[in-house]
Amino acid sequence: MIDINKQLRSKSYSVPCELCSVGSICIPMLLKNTLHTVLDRKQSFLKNEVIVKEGDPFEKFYIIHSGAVKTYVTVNGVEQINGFYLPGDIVGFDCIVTKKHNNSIKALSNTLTCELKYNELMELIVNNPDARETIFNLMSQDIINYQKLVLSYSQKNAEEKLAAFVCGLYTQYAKRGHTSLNIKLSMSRTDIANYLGLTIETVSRIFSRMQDLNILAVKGKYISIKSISALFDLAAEKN
Amino acid sequence: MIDINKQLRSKSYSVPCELCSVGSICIPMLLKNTLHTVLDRKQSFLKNEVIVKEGDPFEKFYIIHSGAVKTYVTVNGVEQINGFYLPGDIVGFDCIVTKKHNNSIKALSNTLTCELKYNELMELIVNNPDARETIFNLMSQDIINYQKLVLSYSQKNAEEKLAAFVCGLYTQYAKRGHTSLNIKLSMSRTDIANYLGLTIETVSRIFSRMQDLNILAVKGKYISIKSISALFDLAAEKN
DNA sequence: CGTCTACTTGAGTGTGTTCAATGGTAGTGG
DNA sequence: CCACTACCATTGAACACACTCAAGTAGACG
Repeated sequence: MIDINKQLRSKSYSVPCELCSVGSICIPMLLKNTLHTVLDRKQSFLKNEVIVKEGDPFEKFYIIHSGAVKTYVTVNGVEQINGFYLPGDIVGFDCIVTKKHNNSIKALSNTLTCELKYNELMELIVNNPDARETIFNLMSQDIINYQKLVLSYSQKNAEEKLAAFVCGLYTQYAKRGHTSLNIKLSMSRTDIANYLGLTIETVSRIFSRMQDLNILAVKGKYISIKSISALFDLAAEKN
Repeated sequence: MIDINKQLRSKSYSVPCELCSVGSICIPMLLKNTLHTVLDRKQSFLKNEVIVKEGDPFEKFYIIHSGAVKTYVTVNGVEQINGFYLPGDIVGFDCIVTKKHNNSIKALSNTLTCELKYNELMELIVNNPDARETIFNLMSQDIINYQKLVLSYSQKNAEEKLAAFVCGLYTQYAKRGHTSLNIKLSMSRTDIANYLGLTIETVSRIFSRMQDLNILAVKGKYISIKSISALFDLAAEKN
């Protein structure tokens, strides 16, 4: 039996509404008091809880308020991680066309989500140009992020991939207002390796090497960026 | 001086309107005779012609009618290919949020495009639920394709990547009604290698190996699939 | 027919993997 | 509080796949 109170005690970053992905549609709508039909605020999930199973019918977009989730597919019983989502991120644009979830979603830590009901949202955007523009922009940005990720995968070696991964985490938190050089990894080394297409040993070795080079200090799930410029240099594309 | 007539002589697949990505909005609109404000039909480009330069202002989506294009970014003078687009494909959803082109677009062979004006399209979808749904579905599908590509990159070895690439070409043509096992590669080995994150030598060697295994017959730009099932097996995710 | 470019093939090297052993840490129960 | 267990992470040694460098071949075009 899991002790819910104990699990929820661990603190994690949360994103204020102004810095959330859907902020620009969420806040004005909220003021007009019409969003309650569209948005379920602050649903909570425990660490390791499966929020959505691959194949489930698609009903809502999930916006991460605090905590973190991973999305993954299972092929021949093996998990293949598609992405990590941090506070302010929104999950589910791939589901519009399929009407079902293409990936499972699992909480990496205790997580609060705000959930946008798809059908109600689609009705909303008919008469709301701001909401419509926001959704198009979010989807378009999603596509850009994937394009960059594909390039990242196809052009980078292991060290560059991992550096880019850490830079991405830093940038993601920075965008949402947390500019600390100390980052807590919500995911395991196994998850990172899986996501980056490396082995856990390689991830471990590269973290050690970066520590030797005084770029990072690594202690379990906690990493501290010692030289942000060197880290970004490592992550950059090959010339 | 390029001999236009000669260049245009080479034949290539074209997609009938019913099988085009935007068919469901294009055809009915065309019947109601309102699409002429949105769609420029059959613009032609020569092989190697740059259709769009990275950074150009975003005005139109490009739908490939016949021929093929590649999209790429240039980093430190080096081209990094983002994707290949074949008849029926649509290019440009990443540009909605940036309002400019994030990638250059270049014709790989003589190419005809139908071009959808963005501003006019956005006005159209306000009052046209079918068009709106089509655009959302296309963008959502784009995201799914990128998700699969990312998995493909992170989980596959060189042989599996190339097999998946050829399967992708076959599937793409099949979806548009061309089920031939003979495929003409519009792109060079260099382009394929760049796109898959491999070297040209590795691509060449793997094509040779697949030929030895009687999976493909390779002759320059022409490949003939000898065993579609073996090819799909090779392309499959690792177990 | 010669030139230029694209592709293929070979030999040696290196990065990241595999296999294996060890070291840490968190959770559980005495 | 400490011991025990289980899981996760680190490190080492040997191997393999893909890369680099280099030479040779085929095809396109003037």
